[in-house]
Amino acid sequence: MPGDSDVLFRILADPTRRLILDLLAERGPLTVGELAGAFPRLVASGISKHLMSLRAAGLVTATRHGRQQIYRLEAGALAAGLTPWMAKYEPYWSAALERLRDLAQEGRAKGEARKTRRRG
Amino acid sequence: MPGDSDVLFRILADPTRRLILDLLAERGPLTVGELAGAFPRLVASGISKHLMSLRAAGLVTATRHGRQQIYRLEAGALAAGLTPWMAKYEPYWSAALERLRDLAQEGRAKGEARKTRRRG
DNA sequence: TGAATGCATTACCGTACAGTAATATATTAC
DNA sequence: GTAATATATTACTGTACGGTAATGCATTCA
Repeated sequence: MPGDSDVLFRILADPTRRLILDLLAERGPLTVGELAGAFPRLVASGISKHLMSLRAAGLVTATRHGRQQIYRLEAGALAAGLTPWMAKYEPYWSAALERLRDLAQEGRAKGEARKTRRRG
Repeated sequence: MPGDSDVLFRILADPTRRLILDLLAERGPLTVGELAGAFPRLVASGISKHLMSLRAAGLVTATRHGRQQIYRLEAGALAAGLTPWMAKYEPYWSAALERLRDLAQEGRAKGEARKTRRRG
């Protein structure tokens, strides 16, 4: 298994794809059009292609609603894919993991204030 | 800040570089030659190039010892770079983080058995 | 001193891949 | 029915980047 998380890291390497995941994380499920709207400098079909690869990797799932497709973050898959890799370094950064909890607290507070989740 | 962790993820995208980090994590500091030895199918200068970019990203540091250069993992930088990104998803996977602790326990136990750390 | 070792640097090449444009397919509106 | 919308798919292109080979530069050994 010399390269188990290869796919995941290749996917995460692209800034556009990471931003797509971010958007789905903070705004909740979105349509392709809504996502494409967040990338004015990119053509819609490009976003669609990214969504395809994200879907293939299991990081997002889609459900049809009429003629639009609603994409939803699968954070579980993200975590599950990253965890084994992270585990190899955990001995070194257990301190940082605690910092993560704090950061997450902040982030959650901030997000709670806006309350922008849609289509919960 | 639309792409703060860009560099880090680009670095981590390459399997060879990830394996270099793995080796430094589990074996401790290593020379270029020792690292290159772990990649029989690659030419030494290629490894050197990877080490340069890892160094530029702050993920490893090097100290001269005679005519060889000893590379050491900077796990702090790795954690520090990854944490802000992870924090955005923490709300979704706090469960997985606990699994991480368990995995780390196993991993530590296994590593402890071999006790292969060098140049501590 | 010269030869050899260890690593870095440069130039070059091949390819994977992000982005675009054009076309296709399905769904809603008219 | 036709037109328009929303997404997917395909073919194409440019380029960034991993890999190699060759060269350079210290450092150690003879």
